[in-house]
Amino acid sequence: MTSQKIRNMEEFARVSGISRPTVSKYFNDPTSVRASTRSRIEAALEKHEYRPNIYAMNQNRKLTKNIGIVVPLLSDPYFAEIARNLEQRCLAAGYRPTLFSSHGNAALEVEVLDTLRAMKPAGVLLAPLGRASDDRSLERFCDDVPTLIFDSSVEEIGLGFVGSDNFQFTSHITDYLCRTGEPPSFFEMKTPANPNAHRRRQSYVAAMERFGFEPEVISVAGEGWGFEEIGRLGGHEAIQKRRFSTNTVLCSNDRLAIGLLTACYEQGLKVGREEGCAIRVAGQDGHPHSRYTCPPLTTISHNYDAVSQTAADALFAAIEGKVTPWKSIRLEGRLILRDSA
Amino acid sequence: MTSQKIRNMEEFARVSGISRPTVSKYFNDPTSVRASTRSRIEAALEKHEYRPNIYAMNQNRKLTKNIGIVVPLLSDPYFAEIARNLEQRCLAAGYRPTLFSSHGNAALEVEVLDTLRAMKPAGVLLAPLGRASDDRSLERFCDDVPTLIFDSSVEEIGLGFVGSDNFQFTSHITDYLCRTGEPPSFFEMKTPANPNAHRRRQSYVAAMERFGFEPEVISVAGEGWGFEEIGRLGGHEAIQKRRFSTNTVLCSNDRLAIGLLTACYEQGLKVGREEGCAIRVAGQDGHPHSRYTCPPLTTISHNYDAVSQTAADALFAAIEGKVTPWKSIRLEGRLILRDSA
DNA sequence: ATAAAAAATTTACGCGCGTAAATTTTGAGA
DNA sequence: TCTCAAAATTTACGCGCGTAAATTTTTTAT
Repeated sequence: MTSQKIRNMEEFARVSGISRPTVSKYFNDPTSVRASTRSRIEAALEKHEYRPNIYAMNQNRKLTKNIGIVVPLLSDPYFAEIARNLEQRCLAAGYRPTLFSSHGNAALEVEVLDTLRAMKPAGVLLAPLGRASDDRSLERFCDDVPTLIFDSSVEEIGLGFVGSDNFQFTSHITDYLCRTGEPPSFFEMKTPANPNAHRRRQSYVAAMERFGFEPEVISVAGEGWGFEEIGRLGGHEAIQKRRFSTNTVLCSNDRLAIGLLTACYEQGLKVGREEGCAIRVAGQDGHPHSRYTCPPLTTISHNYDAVSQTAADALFAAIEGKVTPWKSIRLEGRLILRDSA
Repeated sequence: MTSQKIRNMEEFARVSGISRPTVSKYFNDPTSVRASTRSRIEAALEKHEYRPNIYAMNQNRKLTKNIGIVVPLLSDPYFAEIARNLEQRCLAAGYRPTLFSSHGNAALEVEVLDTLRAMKPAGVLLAPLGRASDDRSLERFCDDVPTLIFDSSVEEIGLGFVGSDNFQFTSHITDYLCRTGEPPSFFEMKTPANPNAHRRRQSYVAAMERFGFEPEVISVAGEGWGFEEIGRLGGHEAIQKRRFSTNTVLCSNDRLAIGLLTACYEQGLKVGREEGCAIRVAGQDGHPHSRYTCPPLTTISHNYDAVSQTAADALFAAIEGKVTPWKSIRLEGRLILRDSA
């Protein structure tokens, strides 16, 4: 503040009484210079508020400090929440996160990857679109950039995979539903966006068979990422055609369940596990909104913190040179009992 | 694809048979070179897939093609949706948008602004946190970077303001409620996050007085951005203490309304405008989720497309040199009639 | 105290591109 | 065909910083 603006690192080095290469070292890693030097630089930093030019920095560095975070759909609060979580962890670890959304569009996902490649990021945390993804593009991208896949796995691509254990999810909540009432039907999309849905269906079928019940899968039509509307329309049809064979429905995910709740409301079906309720509805994901549906939605929740921490740590480790073989980590979910089931 | 990788613009210029300065001009603005030259460059681009180094580009340019988009809370689907909209428009106009969220935290907002400043963006679309914002920081930022404020206004800062007409919003929906049933109470946060809430309260009071009704404002406690929970807790209290003097409640925003709906459910109050309903609840914003509440929420919706288009166009115009005096544009909302009121 | 190791400095070069000035080429109209 | 403006080229420099190598200074260990 005291003197005029600092134009570049040369000038800043002069006013701080340190040579420019050492100042450069400091900005790349403050701990790489002697403590006394560090405090002198930081003192100068207080007085002159200089910040290195990020473009000049990244131009010559083989590896930037950038980390890309890519999710399929940022307007889905589930992804927004996990993206926020990841972003904070990157910041805390000294990286510069940049957020991208594929907006449910495969062409956009490829564009995002192209943009990302041009940024020469140190690493990328990528939640792929899933079924719609251009797998070849993903694969080539992972060859060029250290990439950790999360949420939805795509073969053995990138550094590894971190996500939730969908088998455990569905198995656990199916168990709960079977023990506390009529066995559930399974409500899902016919052409789900990502492979997690398949795992959940399989797990449902297996769990039902363990109990000696007949699995009943209701697959509703609908393309794209408007899950609530797909659930609502499919719910209307399923209710009218009496396709739920019991009074209990387990949805493949919470957004679908939210749509189904709306359909139930519109059909005059009272949802819940109390006396006088016509139907029990449960979801899966622990969607941020699930607490506020009417009735509040019983669901099995991702362990947001653990997933994002595991994913971020795995990427940081890889960036910092720890080579580990490709690995898939799947974390368990927690059952959240509410009034809907 | 035919030959080996192109390392820089020099090499690319050579293989395309054009001089490097001309190629450079092309990348800055394809229309600035002769059509025949352009097609020769683009032909070479097909065969060699070269992309200029963004860091080297931006280092020397006084103005980058970057545009920053800042919202207070990306996990709120309302902001996610408007951010997505703005992002697409920037892309379509040839800019490189980057998304930031303040995560409801004033310190983070300042950090975001700092990061943004280092990016030397051509312009910024900023939705401030509102009350919590460090106004001095915002002001200094607007002095340095062409910034258009949207959603929530902060004095006469930046290039201008684009948002919704909160007076019209509340006036319109209050009119509707008064004409179709008992006059509404107004349900709001005691210390709202942004100034829009104050305008809405004022507009409610004015509309009620026009009708000759006694305004009744219920201000509930609660800090932060967890509006649903604040609405739910405040709703419980208001219901128990019988603070709603009529059977109709207008909420300051949809997220608050969603929480109130949950409270009503939990209290056994049937919400709706039909026979046998105990209470009517309406929101404001046209939140993406409002269609799927139970009952679906009557609300007045932002004109998302128009707001984002107006905001983006205003920024682009300013970037391209059109100087206009500071201006505030407020767009009208559209009433969405659903079952809740 | 001295030797050895660690850290900082000096010097120097290059990254990939923007951009200005002077020159040459191109293309459209007369 | 000639004229002349527009476009492309040549040449040259600089942006702000990373980084390597050789040297000097400081710190740590003996």
